[in-house]
Amino acid sequence: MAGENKMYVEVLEAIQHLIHNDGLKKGDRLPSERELSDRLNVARSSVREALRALEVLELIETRRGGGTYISGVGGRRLVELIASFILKDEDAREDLKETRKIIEAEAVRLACRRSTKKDIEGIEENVIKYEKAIAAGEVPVEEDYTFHHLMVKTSHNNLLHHIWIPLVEYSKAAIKDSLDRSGRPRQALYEHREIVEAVKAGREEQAVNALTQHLDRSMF
Amino acid sequence: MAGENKMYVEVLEAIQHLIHNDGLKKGDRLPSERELSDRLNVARSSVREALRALEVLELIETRRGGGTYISGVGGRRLVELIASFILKDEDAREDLKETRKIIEAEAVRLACRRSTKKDIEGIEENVIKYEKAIAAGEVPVEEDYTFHHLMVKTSHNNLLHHIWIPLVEYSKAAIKDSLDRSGRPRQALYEHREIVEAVKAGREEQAVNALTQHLDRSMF
DNA sequence: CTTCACAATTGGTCAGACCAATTTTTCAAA
DNA sequence: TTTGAAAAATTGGTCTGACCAATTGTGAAG
Repeated sequence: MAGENKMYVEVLEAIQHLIHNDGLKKGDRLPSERELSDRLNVARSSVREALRALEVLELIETRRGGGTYISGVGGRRLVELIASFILKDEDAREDLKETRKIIEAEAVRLACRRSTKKDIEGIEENVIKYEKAIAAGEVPVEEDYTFHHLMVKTSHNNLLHHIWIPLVEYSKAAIKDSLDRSGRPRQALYEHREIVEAVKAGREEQAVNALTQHLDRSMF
Repeated sequence: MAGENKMYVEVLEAIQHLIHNDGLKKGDRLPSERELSDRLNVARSSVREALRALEVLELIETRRGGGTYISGVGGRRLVELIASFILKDEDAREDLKETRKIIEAEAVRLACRRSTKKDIEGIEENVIKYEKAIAAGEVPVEEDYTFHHLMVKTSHNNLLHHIWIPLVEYSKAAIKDSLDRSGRPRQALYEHREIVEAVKAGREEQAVNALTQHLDRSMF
């Protein structure tokens, strides 16, 4: 009926129309694959190709035996995939570090404005775990990651959060190397405390500066 | 062999490995669908689901009868899709605006440090086109987009650039609405000039502030 | 060497079959 | 009537094999 594009694109568009016309929203269920292929007069495989494309963007969620549902906005996998196709050369690595620093610094700035009591509690809990890990002679790799993760979450900007995750995944190895330097975990812990205090007090510039310097010392 | 995820995800990962291991780059050809399904011991339909997901992200390009090729990173259709799914969720929209502002502001900061003569020439050329469009009584939608695009490119951080693209593609409709307000294009042009001068002179704070305010006025 | 027809390759689509997880229905026991 | 477990129907996940359409490769004729 529609055009001469690839079928899965037709299906993609049909689904969009379906969503707009029927006013479907987050959490609502889409017609089954078989029903869609029936309604649109295309093979089920074509419908699936379209749905898979939407799934990889995290725009829909599928449950085996259950059905297909519209989900919130993703964006994570998006950046992740793109990054994996970009990140081959050294230049890209530099870009990655720089980009992470930007994202995280601004996340901390937002955190200063938006942190709730619960956020702060979670972060302070993390700091305590960090201390214990050091006291136990361990390298607090996981705690370190979690600290930064909580901080970005506290920005209460979900998109920013989703962009941040893949950026850091790639430098996780580097984080471990960094923490392996003797004395570094103690220093990092001190810097973490500094950041927490600044965020808690809402002192944006201080928090951002502390974080930026912290990352400069941690990365690479 | 690999895991218990959905097969198409396995294929997705396999392709990524393939790209990294064999050092494939833009323009190179991927193995045929049949060969991939053979090598990975999965049905061709599963391979296709993975390829379609990559295609919708414009990470690959397929030519009927020709083959499948790795392409540069794009993001047109991708964002149209996301946009159509995102419109309902106010929170996500706020996050998007905020995130775009962060990315672009920091990109401009970098641009202040790294702009080349060529960059500046391109941007100034764009400003002239902008003027002409206004003089001709047109709404300079395309020129406006290009201005911001050039600015982010001038950051010489490719990753940042590629993150920025989808964020803005989404709000293109909003850009048009904004420019439709009478008098707005002239004001925007003035602000653009202000930003260019600051970048040219390497005055970071001034450039960042000018851009931030410009976006605040533009995006509403 | 060039040209042109034919075969092989490759992506695009379809149909139908099973499996596995989930949901819905059915119906007998309490 | 209510409850609850078994059975049936639904739904996503995967595979096989077929055919079409566009492109690429090959080889013989000129």
